[in-house]
Amino acid sequence: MAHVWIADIGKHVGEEVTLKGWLYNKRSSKKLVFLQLRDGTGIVQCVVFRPDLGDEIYDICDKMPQETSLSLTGTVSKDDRSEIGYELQVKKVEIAAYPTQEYPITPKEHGVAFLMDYRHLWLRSKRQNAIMRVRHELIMAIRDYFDINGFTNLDAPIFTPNACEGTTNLFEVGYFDTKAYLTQSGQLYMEAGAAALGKVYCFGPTFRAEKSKTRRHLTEFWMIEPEVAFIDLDGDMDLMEDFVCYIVKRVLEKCRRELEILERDVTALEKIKKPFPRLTYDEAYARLKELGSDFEYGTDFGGDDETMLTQSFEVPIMVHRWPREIKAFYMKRDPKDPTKAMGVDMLAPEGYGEIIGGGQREDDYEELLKQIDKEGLPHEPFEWYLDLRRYGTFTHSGFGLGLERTLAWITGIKHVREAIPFPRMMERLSP
RNA sequence: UCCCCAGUAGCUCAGCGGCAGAGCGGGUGGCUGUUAACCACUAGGUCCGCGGUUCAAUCCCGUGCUGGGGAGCCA
Repeated sequence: MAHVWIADIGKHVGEEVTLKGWLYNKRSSKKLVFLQLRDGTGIVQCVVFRPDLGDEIYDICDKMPQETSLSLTGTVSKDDRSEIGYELQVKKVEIAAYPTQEYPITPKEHGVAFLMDYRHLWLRSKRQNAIMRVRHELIMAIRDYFDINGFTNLDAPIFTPNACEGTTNLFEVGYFDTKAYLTQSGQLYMEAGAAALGKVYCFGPTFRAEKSKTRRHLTEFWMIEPEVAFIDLDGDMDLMEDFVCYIVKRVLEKCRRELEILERDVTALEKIKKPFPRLTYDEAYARLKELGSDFEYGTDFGGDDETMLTQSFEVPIMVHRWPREIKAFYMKRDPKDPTKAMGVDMLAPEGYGEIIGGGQREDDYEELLKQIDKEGLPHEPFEWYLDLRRYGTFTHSGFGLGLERTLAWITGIKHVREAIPFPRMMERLSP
């Protein structure tokens, strides 16, 4: 009998098929057992009718523990009483393997710590399944966007000899008889890539040894970092705005069912259209003051400030031209106001905070060197980076988008730890 | 690193200075096509560790550990 995936069951109404999967839940009465079968592509109710299958099979089904792996052969029928519109009328039951112990995750509620300890099993649940599917679609959308727009994927190394923005937040690893660090950004390499290939992006894991215990932080997360030659800050903002609209639209088109499972308010996502408001840091500051924040000029926004600032908008906002002192050394100085850096942050609506950080890069050799010295960074590790300014320096800009924060926003989940299969956090290294 | 909160059955939690509780899950039985099904019965405990106060501590105090939320920092 042909093996059919539950996702495709609608194409086989009236046919006899075999489903293979795990027992998600069951209910029974004297004559019937309802087996909820899960195969990773969906869940379907399979009906075991005692008079047809006999007492022995009925008893096996009636006593079957959660997460037993099995094959069920039977006829697919259309049924409005089923959640997905179809059922399997079972004719044959084949147990592949019984659990050797009681499955720890029951259909009832559990605490976060418990579920995180069983992350490898938690991924089997409906909600986690839906999140991982949206993650997949988001990744596909990101790659498609850059592919359609003529970018070349150019991945950055994970072992790096030097810090991008200082070493305090880097994970140090042994590298033969010397030290290396796990990358916290591929950006500097992407700048080299932009000079080689014009439009490039990298997409990979990044590592930050920040001792942050908040809903927005992971020590290992995935970042998409495009870098483009010959675009300035305005061009950069055009790009990030267009990009974010595209990926949100794609998820809306392809993941309706998943968003429904996650009870995401899709009307909020449908409003994500260009243009996004662009505020200078000074304008954002004035606005925060109007709203009654005690925010101090010259500092970065706190979580509350971000929430306050984004509350009056239905789309992400872009805050640009930040005080130089709080931005990284590679950001270009604003020619019109030397106290500002040409950086931009995109803040997601609904309190999800910063999802993008980017900007125009310093392309003047002397200026860049000054900034490196100001930060007290050694010259030697940045010689190759300075070469980019020596050999035909060029206007260029880029940004980094945090995959998990973006996914948390799109799916409406409250914590980024559910936005990655196996999260790494300050207090968690396993499973 | 700092601030706040929590730790009691496999899970989620209630509780009280004096005999350890519920719901779910497990087991047994029943049951009407059930939708986190339902009903009955049943098993299940180092009340996080250590020290202190007390006639008596799961409860109060101190301390440690673990986890959660947040700050700073960031995507």
